[in-house]
Amino acid sequence: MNIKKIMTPPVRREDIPAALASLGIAVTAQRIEIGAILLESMQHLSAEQVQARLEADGASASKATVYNTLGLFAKKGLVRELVIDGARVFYDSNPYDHFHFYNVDDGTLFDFPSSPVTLTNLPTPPEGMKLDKVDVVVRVTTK
Amino acid sequence: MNIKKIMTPPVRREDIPAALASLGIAVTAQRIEIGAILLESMQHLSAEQVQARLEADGASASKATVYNTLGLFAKKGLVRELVIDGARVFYDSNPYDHFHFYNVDDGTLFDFPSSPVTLTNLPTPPEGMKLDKVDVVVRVTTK
DNA sequence: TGCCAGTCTAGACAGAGTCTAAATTGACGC
DNA sequence: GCGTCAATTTAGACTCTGTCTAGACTGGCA
Repeated sequence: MNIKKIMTPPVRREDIPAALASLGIAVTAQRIEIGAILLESMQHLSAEQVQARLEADGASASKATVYNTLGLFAKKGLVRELVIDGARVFYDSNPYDHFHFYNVDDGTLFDFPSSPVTLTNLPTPPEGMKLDKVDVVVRVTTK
Repeated sequence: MNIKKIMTPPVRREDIPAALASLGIAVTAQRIEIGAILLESMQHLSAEQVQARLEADGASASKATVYNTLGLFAKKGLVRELVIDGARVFYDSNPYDHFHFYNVDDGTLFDFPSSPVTLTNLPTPPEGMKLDKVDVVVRVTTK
């Protein structure tokens, strides 16, 4: 398992500990559980959904642990935080650069198809700041 | 005052009632106050900031009225809702299409300079949905 | 003047996320 | 195996933004 190798979901459960370790994340039972849920496929899950999946899997973790773990995973680059609708944060396990559609009417969130969207003439960040990431969200409504 | 004419801040206080009426918004004392604050200049204000400005101006409105009014203004197109950081919603009185920088470290939000950013190859919305709006947020950190 | 729909209000309430202090875990040296 | 120590986890209180409810107020109109 290479350092910094991108983990592309689906990641098998037995590979989760190595995936965490390669990012400098201390391996614990709770982190393996949560990592396994997120990396099972490319998806967008809220903290609440992650906790519900834990219960469904017969595991569990306190609310604080779920939030701390998701925040840690995001900081380490395992998943990305998506702020879409103000009501909750989503965590995205798709490791590739991509943008999102958000259906305002029913709250569903899904990736752009793989068309080569490009942003041109993006201004450089102001003096003293450096680029962190670019979020593009296209809001759609049900016709 | 033309129907649907874009109100470009700064809008003088005495023009606020007409601006509201032209968008089909019933004119009330509270809506004039809140409209005057938002349209005084192109800016991004949270509900909390709007209420603080009301107090500072010697006016006031209940929390419910502030939220209802901002939601109504957004629905009618007078301002735009910006969901940036999950902690609160901002209301933007800049009526032109534009994108944002967000400083993750200190929470400041500011417009792109007027460079001609373009998004190309934007996929068309999935069948049965229609485009509402495109949000581009570039997150930056203090170097 | 009386009516009525629309608006405004205080305050209770809801839900996401954070904080705190104590308990648990597990790696490491002995 | 055993004690120690730092990191992690936990329950639950707490904060904050935003919503809801039920009643009061307002202003246009007959």
